[in-house]
Amino acid sequence: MKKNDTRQHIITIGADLISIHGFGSTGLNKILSEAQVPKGSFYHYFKSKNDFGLAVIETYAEEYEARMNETLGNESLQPVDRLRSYLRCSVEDMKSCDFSRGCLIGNLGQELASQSPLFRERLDDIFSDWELRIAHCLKAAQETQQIKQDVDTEQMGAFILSGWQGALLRAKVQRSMLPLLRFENMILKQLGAVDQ
Amino acid sequence: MKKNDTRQHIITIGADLISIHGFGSTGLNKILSEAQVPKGSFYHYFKSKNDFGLAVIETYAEEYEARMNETLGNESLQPVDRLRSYLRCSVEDMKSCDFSRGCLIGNLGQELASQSPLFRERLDDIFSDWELRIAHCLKAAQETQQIKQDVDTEQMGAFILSGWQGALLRAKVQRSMLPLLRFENMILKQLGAVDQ
DNA sequence: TTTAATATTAGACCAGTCGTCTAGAACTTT
DNA sequence: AAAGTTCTAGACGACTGGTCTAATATTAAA
Repeated sequence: MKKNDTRQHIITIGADLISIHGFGSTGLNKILSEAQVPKGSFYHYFKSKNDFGLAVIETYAEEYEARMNETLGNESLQPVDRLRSYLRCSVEDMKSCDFSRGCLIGNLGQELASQSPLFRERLDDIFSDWELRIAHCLKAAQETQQIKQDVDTEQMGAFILSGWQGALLRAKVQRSMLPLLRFENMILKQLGAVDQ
Repeated sequence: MKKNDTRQHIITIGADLISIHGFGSTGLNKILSEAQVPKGSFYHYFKSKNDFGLAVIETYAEEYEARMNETLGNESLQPVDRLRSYLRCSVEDMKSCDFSRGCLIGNLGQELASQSPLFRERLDDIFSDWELRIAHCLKAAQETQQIKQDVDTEQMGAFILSGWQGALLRAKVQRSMLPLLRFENMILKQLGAVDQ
């Protein structure tokens, strides 16, 4: 499919630039010249820049879901190790992009939540889904007695998600992995998951 | 001083618009028309838009420091209540702006950390300062036996700061106070500060 | 093969960006 | 009243932004 090739190519390059510079500050020209796609084509594949932005989010969410399945959903690991591997995965990302990207959903949430209800609602749904996935992993950890029984897994899932977003921000501003490692330690301690 | 009046007025209006729309997406024209200040004046008071941005940060940091002194540093309250009043203060802000603003330093950190070392370093310093202030309050709480003795106050101070930033983001995207209230509950529980 | 329909591209278009610059107005100070 | 400084006015340039129409390339049908 040539069509989807070009479309997907624009999305891939666009997601990269948007992750770094934000949605508003990433011009179509920059994306298209980088992708080597003529400007006229853009409006063949997307209704508008906003429409394109939503497509970028969709693609990112799908890829992220796949990664969550490989980590948080990896049944060959103990539940707590699933959580650990999920967090470590983000840490590796941060390292490999030299603190320039962070989490696309978080970045766009900050930038667009108050500017576009459409974006806000979609991003909110994605966050909610992530919270549930973390909560689900915590539930499993509770069932195997890996963590304390008095933890409210739903609340804690949401707490971990938002806390992690904050830690990513702090790490970016500090250009240091410390906030991420600290977060992992604090959370595991709070869960009562002792290192073995 | 007329000079400082106009300058400060531009900063006030600018801070407001930047909080909502971000630095890159806030045009000088928009700021100046809103502030009813002619463009010519702007470059009398500021070297460039970046220079202006740093001035906005400076002003915000000063005001925020004052607020921290009134809450986290309020010696007429018990240490844990100082922390509580600090968090509640942010919650009120979020309510009163209808989730449109959040924390200017956090917002700019997300947007500018990877784009300008100058901004990044200044924002990092401000965050570090805030972490210390929280840690200091925790230390006081420990000395009055209000919270557990085994809490590493410095680590916890940093953890609370970044977690709170994440909770602000989550609240904004969700248009709900829940993430903020949840964060408060979770932290107080973790500190071992029981409600009385 | 010629025609019709679709998929893709080229680039004009205008509104908006930041920042510059020349004038002149409005204060101060002498 | 004069001189000097501070501040304002807003046109302007060079550029970038997203969008759209008109033309081209490609495919399918007749």
